[in-house]
Amino acid sequence: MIRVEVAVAAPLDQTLSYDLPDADQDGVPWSAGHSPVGRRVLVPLSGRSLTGYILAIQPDDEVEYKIRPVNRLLDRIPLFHENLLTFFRWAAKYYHYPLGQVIKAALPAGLAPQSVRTISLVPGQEPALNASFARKIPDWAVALVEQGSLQPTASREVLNKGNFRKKIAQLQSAGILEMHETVGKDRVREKLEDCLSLSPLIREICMTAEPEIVGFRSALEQGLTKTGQAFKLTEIKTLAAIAHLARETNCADVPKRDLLRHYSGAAKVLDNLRTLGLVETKERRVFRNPFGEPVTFQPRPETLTDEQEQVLARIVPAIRAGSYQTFLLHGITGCGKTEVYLRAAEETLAQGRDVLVLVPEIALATQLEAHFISRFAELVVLLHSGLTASERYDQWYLALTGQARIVIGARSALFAPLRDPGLIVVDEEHDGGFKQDDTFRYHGRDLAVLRGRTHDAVVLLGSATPSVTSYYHAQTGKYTLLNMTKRVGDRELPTVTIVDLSKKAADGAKGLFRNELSQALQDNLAKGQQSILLLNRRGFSSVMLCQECGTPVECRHCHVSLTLHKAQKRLICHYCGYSIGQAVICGNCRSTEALVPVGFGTERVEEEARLLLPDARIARLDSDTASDRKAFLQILKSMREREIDVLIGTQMIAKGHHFPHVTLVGVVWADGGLSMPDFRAAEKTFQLITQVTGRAGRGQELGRVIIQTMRPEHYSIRFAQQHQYGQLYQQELQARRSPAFPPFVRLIAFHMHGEKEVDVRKTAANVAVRCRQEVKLRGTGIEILGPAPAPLEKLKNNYRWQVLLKGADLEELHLICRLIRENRQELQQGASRIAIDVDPENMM
DNA sequence: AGCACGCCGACT
DNA sequence: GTCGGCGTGCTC
Repeated sequence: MIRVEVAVAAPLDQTLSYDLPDADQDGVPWSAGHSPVGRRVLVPLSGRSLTGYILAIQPDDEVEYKIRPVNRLLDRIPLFHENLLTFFRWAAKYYHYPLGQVIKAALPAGLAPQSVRTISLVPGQEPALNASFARKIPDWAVALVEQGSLQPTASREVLNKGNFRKKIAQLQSAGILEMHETVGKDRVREKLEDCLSLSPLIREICMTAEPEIVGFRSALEQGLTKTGQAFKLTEIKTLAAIAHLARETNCADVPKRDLLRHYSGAAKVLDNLRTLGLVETKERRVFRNPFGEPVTFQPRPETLTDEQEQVLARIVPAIRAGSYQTFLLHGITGCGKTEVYLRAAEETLAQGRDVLVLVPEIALATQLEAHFISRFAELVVLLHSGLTASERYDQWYLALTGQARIVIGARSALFAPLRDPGLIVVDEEHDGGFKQDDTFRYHGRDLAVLRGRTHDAVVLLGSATPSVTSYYHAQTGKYTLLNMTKRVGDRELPTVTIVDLSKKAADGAKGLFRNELSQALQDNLAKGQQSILLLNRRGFSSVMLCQECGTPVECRHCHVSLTLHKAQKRLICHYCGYSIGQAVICGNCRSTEALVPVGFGTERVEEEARLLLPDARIARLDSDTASDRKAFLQILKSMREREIDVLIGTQMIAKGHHFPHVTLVGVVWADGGLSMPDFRAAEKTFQLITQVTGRAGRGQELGRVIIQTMRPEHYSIRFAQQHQYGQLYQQELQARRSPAFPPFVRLIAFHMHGEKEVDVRKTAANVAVRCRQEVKLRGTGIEILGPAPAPLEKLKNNYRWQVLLKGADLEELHLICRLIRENRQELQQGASRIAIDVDPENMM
């Protein structure tokens, strides 16, 4: 037996020690070259079994507690290398999240089995069971008699919630009941598809033959006279279909699935064609975009633009040097950033190192994928949400074993088990999608930078609208700034018109569309071109707007809009708890006119669009209509295939999509986001408008953008209209100096949640008091805001409160987090919980 | 988290 | 006196 340090997949702050047999499953003893580190084990933990990860071999010292042996070794090869473990440990410490759960989140889903217990009745013991109850027989016992055993969930309920544990223990020792412990299996499945290719002879004929069936048939029959075969029409069509698909994807192997979808008649004749030697089959990995379509080939350009050359002249030496460096590549939409990524990847592979490419949302990354796969083929794996769990495992495994050298994926792909990443690309680095906001609250971009540091890799952050924080790091020397300012092919940016909603419409028009927008929509429809209408309106919050000047009421301390809480008749700041009564005077124009709550959403836009354009094909894309991924992808696909004239939606329609026939973009209410209780409101508004502006005029025709806004003078809207990132950055930096917000301070949020409001409120108060005590004691420059109720005060029956820490010194902030975490037992009131959010993005 | 253990009120 | 309902604290 050897002693090993194990992190279990449970919220424990410490790691645990277990005994492990001296050899693996096959009896091969552990040695320097054959280490158990990085493998999973099934371990006993307070009466159950769950997955743990071996972190290290420990000395066999005496300890005061009993060390138990592991139940089972789960893996035949390690799932992570030691350098990745260093990274896991760092991430756990930085985000104050248990190490075992960090590792669980970093590995593909379905690899953390744990035991479940089932209660079953010993045959023939029904009378004894019934007799054991003095009066009423409980439901579970009735079910047990009927079914013989209880499902795992039912068993657990009986044991934990129903407090029948003692009773069941008695029945068990009396031989009436049995308890079985079962452990789920990993979901592992190799995923290859049957592919078809034409024999060399047929392929040659296809090269010269006419595309029409008749010509093709005669060419085939002429070319194959030796076989003396007459062909059925189905066979000709099948061969033609394979040739067509092979040409379209620029890949000789055509997936059978795609062939059958293209021409279903092929199914009957494939076997015959194969025996004739005209078609070959083999199993092959197939790359698909999230739409389920094969990826189209993208050729490698012969020459680069001047800017691409200049940028690469900085990046390539850094890759060759093999030391850590982060570049921020600021390049406007359409400037050719992708080619820079590709050349950098080529260079990295040439150095014998691996490449990691992160995108905010893989559904939007089809172009990027297509380029990488066209150039690097089998070396690329994709980790995206369009894959099933086992497909994803399969892709991940190829990276683990070194067969794949390039990983493209969303947020969690940053944990991909590449042995030696030399380049980490984060595309659209500003995007909020990189921040995970549920249990393990990490930022994919920030962890990518960190992983780059642990591997001595080059990190390349790319964006047309960099986050203020990243740009600040580039300005202050933490990152190296690279600029690309010209579009490939000198295509012009769309013209942007601003319509002032704060003035009454000249024609007295009511409703959401002013005349400019209505007219443009009608004209565009008449021309047969597509339009996009954006309204990024999330429905939960109402804002108090001044009817005179359109200014929202803002918090005195936080530089964010106050939110109306109707029940309390007060306006409250969601950052610090500051509140004022409902009857206020506009801070901007001193108007005493009643301030009105404003609220409308995409549904109303759709309704009005249908009235305005009764003949148009209109679709809406927001979290209501895109309830699942399939629906989301379906609408995007219809849009790309021009089955929709007007697409209405929230921010999800703004990002990254390539719709070449969209020539008009209308922003229904651009300043909606400015009223959100969020210090990044202006930055996000600028990014959103810039992004959606980029949707117009991607084809031959020049695009046109109409922005309706109550605040036409606001800098985020003005600078977006003028395509002026630099100006926005300067202005935003100014705004964040006082009151201080990132990049001038770091933020850490404590989120308190629980079912009992009083408990949550008490816990929040305890946490705030404890923080203030500590800050006073240590005399540090940390500012504590709150406790305040979260903007979404009650969610899924959970009440939510928060406390926000601001400080320039990150170590001091971490110190307070550790203090709160160590003392959480006494701080937590009742069943309420404390979650820590380091570098919070979303204060909702 | 999930489980065991222990304390306290209700009912035989 | 026993049962079972719930809160507290530990898990190698």
